[in-house]
Amino acid sequence: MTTLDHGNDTRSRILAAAQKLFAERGYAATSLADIAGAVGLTKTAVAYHFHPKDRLAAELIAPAADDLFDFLGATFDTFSRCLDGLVTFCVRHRAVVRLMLEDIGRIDEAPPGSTGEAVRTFRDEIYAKLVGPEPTDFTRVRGWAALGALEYGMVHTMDLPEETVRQSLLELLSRWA
Amino acid sequence: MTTLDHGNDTRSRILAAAQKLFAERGYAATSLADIAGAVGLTKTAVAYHFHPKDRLAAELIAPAADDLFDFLGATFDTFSRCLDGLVTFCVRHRAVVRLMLEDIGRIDEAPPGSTGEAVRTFRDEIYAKLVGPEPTDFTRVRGWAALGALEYGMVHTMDLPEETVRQSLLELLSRWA
DNA sequence: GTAGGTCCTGTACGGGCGTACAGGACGAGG
DNA sequence: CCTCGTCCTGTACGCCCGTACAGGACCTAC
Repeated sequence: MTTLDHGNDTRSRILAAAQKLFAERGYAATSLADIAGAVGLTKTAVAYHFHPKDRLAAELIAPAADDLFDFLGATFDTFSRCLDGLVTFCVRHRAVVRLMLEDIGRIDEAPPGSTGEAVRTFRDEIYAKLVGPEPTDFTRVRGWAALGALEYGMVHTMDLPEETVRQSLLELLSRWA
Repeated sequence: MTTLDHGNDTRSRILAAAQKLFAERGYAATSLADIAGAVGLTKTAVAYHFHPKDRLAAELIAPAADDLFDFLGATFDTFSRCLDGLVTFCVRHRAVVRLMLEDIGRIDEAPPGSTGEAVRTFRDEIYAKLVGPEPTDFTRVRGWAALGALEYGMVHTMDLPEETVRQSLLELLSRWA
């Protein structure tokens, strides 16, 4: 499920608006007032449902956490298989992938459980998985370039079908194996 | 010349510190106080030399502007030739490429001349050049992915030699032609 | 000596941010 | 009827941001 459960209750509407704005501008650049304005409420109302602000991001990321741990826990024998898993994971949760790739490291507090603590610097974990245990100069560049290609490729093609983006990115990145 | 003229005067030291911090955290996420602290001054001193804050980014970007217009003005017959020019341009100015790819669109005012006005949304111009006049779904994804690969590949490999990064990215992106 | 320019500090202001708190509207349950 | 919990508003607070302004230290030129 790539989009949110669009319930009509206020909580869901806030989540949907926040997901959209976070993907467009990033977490730090989106204020509670922005989100509130998009839903037609005051920022205090948003703060009432999600307090503190971190919980918004945490709740958005939560459904992706399980898939993330599956990916991080798995071992891949080749670079291309690792890419396959990564692309599938990212595309499935592309609406929040920017949150995880860029902004998550600066979120101060973790969600109630311990999940958030582990997710904290997970971009670097993904990177470490991409470059493997003994990185060379080339594989370092390749690892970061792959992450950048994923983020930009996702964020700026939200209007395209999920499967189209997935196949395109898989096709492109597989040429880097 | 990829790094700044490291003169010992205060202006140059501020510029060097700002360049480093902007590349690491981005323009908006770097305050005048951060820069001042890195140089050992007060934020008012920084504001004295560069006023308003935009001028800092403008002055950093200025030397790259000429190369940028050369690239934007040129016409390339193939995708791979376009990539070649783009990679060369980006690597040469990799210290400020993040400024131009991410933050420039949100800088409120332009530098005194008209250059800043033209540079404003130049990321989209580069993108338009990459995908050409009649983009397909695949070339759209490819264009954005290429930009993301460039930015991440540059920003996170600042410690590697310029030529190494250039050759690696060129090698990688040429496989997408 | 003194006037003027450069460079920098200290202080203060307005604005946006996330947050805290009191209170009102509303419906459900005793 | 009264109470309680839910949902939301209005107001206010402290923080950090970029900026404005007055003044001090220092060097140069006349």
